[in-house]
Amino acid sequence: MERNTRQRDAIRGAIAQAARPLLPQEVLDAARPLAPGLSIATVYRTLRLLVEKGALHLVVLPGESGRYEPAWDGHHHHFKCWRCERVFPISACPADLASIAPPGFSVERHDLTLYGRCRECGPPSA
Amino acid sequence: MERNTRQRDAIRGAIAQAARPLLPQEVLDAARPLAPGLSIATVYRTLRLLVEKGALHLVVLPGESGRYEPAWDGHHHHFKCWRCERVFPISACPADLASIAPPGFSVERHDLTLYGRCRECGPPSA
DNA sequence: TTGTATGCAAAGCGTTTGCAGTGAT
DNA sequence: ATCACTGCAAACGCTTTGCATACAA
Repeated sequence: MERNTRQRDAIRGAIAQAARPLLPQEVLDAARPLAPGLSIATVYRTLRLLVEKGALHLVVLPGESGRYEPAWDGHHHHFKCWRCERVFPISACPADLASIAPPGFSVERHDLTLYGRCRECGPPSA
Repeated sequence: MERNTRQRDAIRGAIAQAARPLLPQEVLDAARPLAPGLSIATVYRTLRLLVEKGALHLVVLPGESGRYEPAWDGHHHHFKCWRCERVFPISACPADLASIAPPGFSVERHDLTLYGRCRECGPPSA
């Protein structure tokens, strides 16, 4: 059975309060004040546990380490702004993705990331 | 100045003849028959060189090592089979991706990866 | 001849794991 | 009193790098 510890509370809290997906090291930095002595090993173990439990969602952008965010948002995609580097959630989802796979291929899941300029950063330097 | 070697020919050839993006280790396995003694270090050095030259494209999936494919294939997406772990190119591309971004967001590029079962591996535990 | 490219082995780096001690139940 | 959780450090897998040699130019 699963136990409640100071370390896990700190890790959950750090991610819940973050405004963006966090890297393991960032989770450690944010959680340590609440759990002195917290080790990176425990962070990794806990992150994996929470992802398996479905409490966290793993977000990975090409060429970067995985980041962790609360799973409360359900299925969504991400938009990364090239200027401000922020990552935004996109709730919409293309409907016919399965149809672009070759015949005989069964599609069960998909990852989609859009890149461009967010509203605040405006259109690309015309 | 850049030199032509047996090792580089073998590496270029292995990727050119592959029908899918290859992992560094797969490149090594495919190139070794043409370049006996080829080392993984040389594979990595050459792959990086070719990407910087623009001759190769780097394909990165969440949580996995980078794969390499010829750069002349043009825009396409990828399908990863959960059973055989291979990654296949998909030439088709959803047309209306830009429209799912929130108003004010300009979409310039996108990455899409489908996950499921390839034709050879058949449908999920039927 | 010149100096790039190579193979080998060691070093890096982020992540995982073995183990004995800690602490939640 | 259990036994899951933890910290530490070692192990791990992938990638990079240092160095002396090999070889394209």
